[in-house]
Amino acid sequence: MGVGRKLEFDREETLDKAMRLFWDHGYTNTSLSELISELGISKPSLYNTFGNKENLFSACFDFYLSEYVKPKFDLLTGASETPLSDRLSNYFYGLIDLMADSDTPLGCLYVKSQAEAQSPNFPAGLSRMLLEASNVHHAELEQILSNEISVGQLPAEADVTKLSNYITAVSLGLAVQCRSGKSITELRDIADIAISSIV
Amino acid sequence: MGVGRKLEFDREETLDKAMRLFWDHGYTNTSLSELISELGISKPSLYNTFGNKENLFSACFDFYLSEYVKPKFDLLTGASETPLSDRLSNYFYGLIDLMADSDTPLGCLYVKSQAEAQSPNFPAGLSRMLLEASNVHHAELEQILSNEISVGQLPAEADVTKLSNYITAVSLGLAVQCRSGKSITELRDIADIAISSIV
DNA sequence: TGCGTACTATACCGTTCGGTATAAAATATG
DNA sequence: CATATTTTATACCGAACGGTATAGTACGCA
Repeated sequence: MGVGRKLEFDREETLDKAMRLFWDHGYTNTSLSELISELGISKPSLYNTFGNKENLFSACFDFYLSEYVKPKFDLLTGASETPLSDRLSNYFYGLIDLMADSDTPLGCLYVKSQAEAQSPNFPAGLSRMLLEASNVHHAELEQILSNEISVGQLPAEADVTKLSNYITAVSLGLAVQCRSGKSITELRDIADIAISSIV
Repeated sequence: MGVGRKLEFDREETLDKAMRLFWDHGYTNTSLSELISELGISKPSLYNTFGNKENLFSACFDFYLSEYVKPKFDLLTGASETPLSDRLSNYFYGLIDLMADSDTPLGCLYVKSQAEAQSPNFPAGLSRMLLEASNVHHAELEQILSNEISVGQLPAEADVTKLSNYITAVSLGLAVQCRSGKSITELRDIADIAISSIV
């Protein structure tokens, strides 16, 4: 290693650009020619670096989760002395900011991609990856809510499975509503109602 | 009219088949060859009868709304002597049955299609149609909730705009969750929490 | 029966798709 | 500098895309 010509592009920067394309246009509707044109790299470079389109998407999705979604998720767990309702508010408002941010495409990459799953041109491996991500997210949310019970921020009889499914459903619904043109204010109003039914 | 060879297929039956394909695979990922193979008609017949792919989808979407979604929506308005919470329950449970029905594709055609909007291969005319459908739905829901206030089933200070956005968000979230593999029971539990926060 | 009409089947149009073979250009190490 | 290595750019692959032109076939009407 270290031998040979150097890459003329930054891998993470390129990954971010590709992620935005997938986020905006979806997997199948993002063509290779669009990718290489927007990323500013040649087709063989793309294949040498990321394998193929499916692998590139997989890397983009991981990047999306760790760089964009995870920070919002942390708003729910961090600062546990803060009342749960405030942290839920921070969490939902954070997601809404992300979905409606004019710097990134509208909505949520997961929702966008999940809608494409089971389509004939969508790789089965990616469908499995999405399902796995959903399950992991659910388990993490359950764990967080269980902890809230033990610290007394949620009543002992609260059903963490139902609650985490509910929270996720609202989040996903917000993403679709965002794509439907709802404003940040309207989305926050939705979140407020949801929060009031949790705590 | 009445002159010439007769159509060898039933228009509505064909429309229903096409709708299911779009519902399952989305607009761009439903190819013409798949359509003619599944519909059992030839490509020129399809174009003679429906114009082009975009017009066919538009007709399918109208068919979906009137034949599949409208009956669930009526569960919310009909039998107004029934408590609102019961009608909301009928409405959400009806939608869930539709989304999770094994006879039709999982999820919701609107969510599926809205996710595709703004993609380069998705006709702009269809994007406008989806937005319009969303606005009409919202207005109808607002009208229904306003009426609930006047008959005393909702408090006078209830914000019908926020509430209808919330109800829609939950419905859309349920559709995504359904695609993520959640069971009817889990989806109903989500709806139950949502209903409890409305009435 | 014969004619005009409307539907159907086959074959084809140019374009784009995801992916790759070939070879030239650039760089780290000897 | 020489060479091995890795990147680039160009050109190309077969397949599938949405859509259509041509021509054949079934039917209502006179």
